[in-house]
Amino acid sequence: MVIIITMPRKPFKTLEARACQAARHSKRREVIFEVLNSGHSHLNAEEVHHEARKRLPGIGIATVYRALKFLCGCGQASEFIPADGVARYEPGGSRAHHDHLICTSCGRFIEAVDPAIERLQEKLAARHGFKPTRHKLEIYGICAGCAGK
Amino acid sequence: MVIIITMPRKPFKTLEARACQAARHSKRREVIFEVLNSGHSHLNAEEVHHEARKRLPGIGIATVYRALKFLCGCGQASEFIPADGVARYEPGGSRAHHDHLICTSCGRFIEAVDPAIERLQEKLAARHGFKPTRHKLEIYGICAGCAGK
DNA sequence: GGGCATAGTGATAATGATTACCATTATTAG
DNA sequence: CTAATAATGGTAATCATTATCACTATGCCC
Repeated sequence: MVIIITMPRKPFKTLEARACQAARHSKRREVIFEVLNSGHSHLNAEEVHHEARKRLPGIGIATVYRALKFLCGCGQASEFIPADGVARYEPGGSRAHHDHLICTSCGRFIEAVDPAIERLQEKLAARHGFKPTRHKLEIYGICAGCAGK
Repeated sequence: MVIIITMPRKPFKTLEARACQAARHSKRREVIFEVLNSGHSHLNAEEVHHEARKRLPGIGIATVYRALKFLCGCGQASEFIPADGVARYEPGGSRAHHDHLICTSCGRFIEAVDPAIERLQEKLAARHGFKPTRHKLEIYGICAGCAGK
């Protein structure tokens, strides 16, 4: 639950720290961070903007995009792009990796991880002489709630 | 190697046949089909347009988009959207499903399938009461060729 | 072979998400 | 407090894709 919205004033040691090069504290960035961490996850930029305006009415959409990008660079948020091509954001960095089950009926996102799948993916990559850095698994279908109807 | 570019004149029995409702033969659609099946795969719409123009100089980008959509509806092509959000196309329908290893250095796409992963994905979905219809697995990293350099 | 209904096409305007630009505002080291 | 400059808001620009519309091509009918 650490918020990094202020700059490390000294030279950066790691790429990640460099990506996080914020020079000044900013109320808007803080609010956008709070929105991402306020429960309803998987918001797109427009939805984040809508929520953020409840707290800071004047905040602009450009600032939302900038802040989201910045937070992703910091490892404080992560972005993923489902089949409709519109980016969605969730709190936490790639360390909190998980896959998505996406209901094509109600649009709900279910998060899931299967260590066995992760391991097999590593092996699959290795068989092709491929060094994986990240991956994306999305399963589209009908969730339990929608199937019951 | 069957080309469906002419309409089934009678009422359609299946959803798939309906999606394939082409009323007339069209040279452009045929050419676009040929481009998709001509070796270099994973082209985006613009690249397909570029190739198609070599064979039919006057062909427009709108027609390319229309034909690609149509071929996908027929099961003669399939679309997937990598992390940059720009759709790419390959011949064949979802029956020829496979996953992608995408090199972030040279942009190459390697196709792969691992039945074990597929099975585990089914189980993962089932554990969440989820009825999967399709899925997408993309592994980003460095391919063997680029790692060697 | 010619006519006709209409599917297909090309040019381009429209769209929607995202980014770039720029004048203004806010932050903070000194 | 002040200067230097990062952050912001509004909006124009961008880019892939879709919609529109006038025109062309296809193929069933005679």
